[in-house]
Amino acid sequence: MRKVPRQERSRRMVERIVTAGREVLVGSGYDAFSTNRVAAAAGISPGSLYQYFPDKAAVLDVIVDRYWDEVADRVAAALADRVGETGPAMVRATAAAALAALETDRALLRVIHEDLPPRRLAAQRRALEQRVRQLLTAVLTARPGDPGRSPDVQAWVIVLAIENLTLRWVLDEPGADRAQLLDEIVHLVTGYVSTAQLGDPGPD
Amino acid sequence: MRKVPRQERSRRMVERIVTAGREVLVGSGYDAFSTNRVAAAAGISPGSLYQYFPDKAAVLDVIVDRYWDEVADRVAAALADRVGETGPAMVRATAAAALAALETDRALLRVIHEDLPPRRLAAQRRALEQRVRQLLTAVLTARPGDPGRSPDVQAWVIVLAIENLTLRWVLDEPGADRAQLLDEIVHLVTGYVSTAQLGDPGPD
DNA sequence: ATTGTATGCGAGCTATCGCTCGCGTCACAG
DNA sequence: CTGTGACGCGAGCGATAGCTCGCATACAAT
Repeated sequence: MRKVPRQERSRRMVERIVTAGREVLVGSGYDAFSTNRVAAAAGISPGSLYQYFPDKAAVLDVIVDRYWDEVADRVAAALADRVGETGPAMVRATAAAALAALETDRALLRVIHEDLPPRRLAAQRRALEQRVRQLLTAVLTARPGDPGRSPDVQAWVIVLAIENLTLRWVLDEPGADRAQLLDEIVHLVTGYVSTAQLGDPGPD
Repeated sequence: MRKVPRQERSRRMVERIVTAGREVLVGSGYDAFSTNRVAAAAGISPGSLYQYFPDKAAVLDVIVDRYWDEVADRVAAALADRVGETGPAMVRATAAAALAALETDRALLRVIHEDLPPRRLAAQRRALEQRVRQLLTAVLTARPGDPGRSPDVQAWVIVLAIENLTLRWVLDEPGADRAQLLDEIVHLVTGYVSTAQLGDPGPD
């Protein structure tokens, strides 16, 4: 922020800019996200925009950060609430929370994940992954597991799998309903952490 | 292509443009990927570039398409070669092929996946996913499985999981070596397809 | 050799876009 | 009421980048 909005009027304007920016982004894509366009959509002048935002990227940052912070908080909270319950319950609740969080603004999620250069979200994605991974590593370490396998790596695998499955499901609306997806995710994770030594293909 | 290069000289130039484009992309990032810059790097003039490419995007398309087509072919070939072997062997071989393919040009992969808007690769990713998914669905359908679960959905889950795990591993060099990763992927998939009804957490 | 065509050049046109700056307006303090 | 700073405006600057066009050169066919 270049200047702190002191009066109520200017604070409302900052909000209008952010809202208009989101509308332009969702309605017309990232290519249309020019400062002039956003200002026009907000019903203000380009000059006014630059009184409170140092540059175009700052506006985008606010939009993306707000969205992703909410997603991250909801997912992390859901997981933290369920630590101590059984593995499947934890997994299901967390995946369900991720789905719900990602679905709250599908259109914005789509633009962010399909139009924007991934760098924009990379840091925040990593941060969320790490938050979840740390909790999960602790849970995995506490349970008796195959001593030859690293809980850190397992947590990394599980977090990435769930993240990408939920993300793609929300964006692509594939041939599986929500309950089915959650079932499969639970299967995936429980099957994974309970498999014996390699070379045991199970009931194959 | 705006014009077909007939003489040897011009065909070499087109190659030089593509090569230079890749160098600019890898060496200086997508922001630096301007037509003038690419032309300069190729030692030709901007006008010459536009004799064979309709626009800037076309140059980028050739670069990206070539890279991804090679990746896709290698992965699909590895999988096709192993259809008929046991599940774990198939999974391991395919994942290993994916790793090897993605690693052949890590720098380009990084730019493509971190700098470029994901739309650029989306269609081709989907195409590869579908190729692999179809083969996998057939394999899953042939084996005796839980009748309540859909092979299509299972294949979708497995393909996405492997794709994203290998991709992220190549890009992030996380705390697991190659063999470990392959072991975990095999665990993940074999555990997944062999889990019984939901609510059976296995040897928990 | 000559002629038609493919090739290649590079200055520069055009359009866009991020951003600024000088000026008018409004709100609040004294 | 009045003055001072916060607020807001919008034309337009400067830079960039995609792309073109008229011309010179190299090649190939006759």
